[in-house]
Amino acid sequence: MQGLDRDAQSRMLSALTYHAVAKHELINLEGHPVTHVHIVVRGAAMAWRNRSGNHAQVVGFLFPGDVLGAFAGATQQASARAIAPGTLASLPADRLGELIDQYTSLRHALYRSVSTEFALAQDHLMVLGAMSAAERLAATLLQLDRRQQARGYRPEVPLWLPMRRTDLASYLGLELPTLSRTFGRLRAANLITCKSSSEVLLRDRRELAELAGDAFEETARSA
Amino acid sequence: MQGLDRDAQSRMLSALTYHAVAKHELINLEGHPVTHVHIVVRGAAMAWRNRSGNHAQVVGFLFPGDVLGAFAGATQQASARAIAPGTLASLPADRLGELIDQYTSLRHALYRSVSTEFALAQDHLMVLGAMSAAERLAATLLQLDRRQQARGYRPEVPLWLPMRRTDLASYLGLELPTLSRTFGRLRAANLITCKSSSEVLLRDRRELAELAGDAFEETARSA
DNA sequence: CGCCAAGTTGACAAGTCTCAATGTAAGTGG
DNA sequence: CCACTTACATTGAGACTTGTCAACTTGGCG
Repeated sequence: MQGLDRDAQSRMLSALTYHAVAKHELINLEGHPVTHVHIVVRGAAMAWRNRSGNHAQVVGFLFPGDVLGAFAGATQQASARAIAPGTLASLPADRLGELIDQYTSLRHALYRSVSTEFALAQDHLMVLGAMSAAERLAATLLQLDRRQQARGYRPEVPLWLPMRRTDLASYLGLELPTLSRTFGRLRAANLITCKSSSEVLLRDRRELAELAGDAFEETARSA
Repeated sequence: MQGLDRDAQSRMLSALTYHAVAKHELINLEGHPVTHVHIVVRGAAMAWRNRSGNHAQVVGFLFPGDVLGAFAGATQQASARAIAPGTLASLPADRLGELIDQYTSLRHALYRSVSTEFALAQDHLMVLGAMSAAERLAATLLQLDRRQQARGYRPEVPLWLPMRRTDLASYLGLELPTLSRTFGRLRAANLITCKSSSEVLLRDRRELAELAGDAFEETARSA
């Protein structure tokens, strides 16, 4: 989090506890009370919500720097689990509340984080509401790529997709076979190259963006 | 907004300016700087985002009590316009910032409002990501109905749908003819009665909820 | 090396979209 | 106040994307 003054930052850092999470380890459970707020430090996580029956809908992926449960209210809005081995920094929810009331700068930093997350959710509403399979995949690959670069990776580095295809499919509102075929089509069109199922090279961002309908052309946002 | 102490409330009320909006009047324009935060007092509004071309995706409907642009960041995330004649209460964004820094109770009230809005967006992600046309309509009618009752209307009062069918279709990620047919099916199944295109009576909420997959039954769930 | 989970590919059915015509309510001017 | 005009909603027929079910292939991990 940028923009914190020295005092707020040190107070927050001293309140954080770090711990490792294993690849499929559960972090949050939907409906349970929010005891801690987590920040992904290393690795990656996914958030999902359950529907009656055994249906689940993936609502987001989290990478280093992303905050989990910052504005869930009293109970968890979604379940979450690690999709790669990693590290979390955790903060008791009530402790965060105190710090927020105390430090304006922390409040503003958190506000920016919330705004960004909300913008992501709205972007995703557009993906799910008005796009074909190929458009959804292209738009989402670009979105994840942009976030990866925002974390300091160079454009040449292949995009890291730690989630299973099933989960990516759910996130895109598609069935697994459809997603698989769509990957195949993008590969055939030479827009991407799959080094492995979790590493994809974006060969032509321009054309991907065009395919995605330029929906997020410069959603890169100042935050 | 509930939970405000007397002082914060009076300070906020004195900073509000009220003004009327006509039926299709534009309130916000996507990408423009956020100068004011608006609260719907009377009437209704919708929020949408543009994609390249002339495609637009409706991302939400707002009714009395709902807040517009409270956490948009520096620029508007979405455009908004009135879908019924009404009244807005407006507050300069920087003035809101001052009040927030000053009053803990206002901060908490706004935090609740943001949490609620985010929960709505995530509910809608489930609608768009994993539901058939009938499920989408049933779930959304129930959602709007619940919000209407939360505004103090009795269950016998027909559900008010001030938006055009086109906009509701966009919100549901469907095309207009599909939505129309789906309305027809729910009508044929005696789940709803359309008094007019903007007034719908929910005849069997139980069965509608079942059709919707109980997605939002009580938001409280057992593990 | 072999097993099991994960991903790919194929054939077919189903739901939704598209295009187009018809019907209906709302707004406007004579 | 009525006829006209426009905007909005419903309905119909056919094409196409996606979902479904199933077989098959790949790859990670013991």
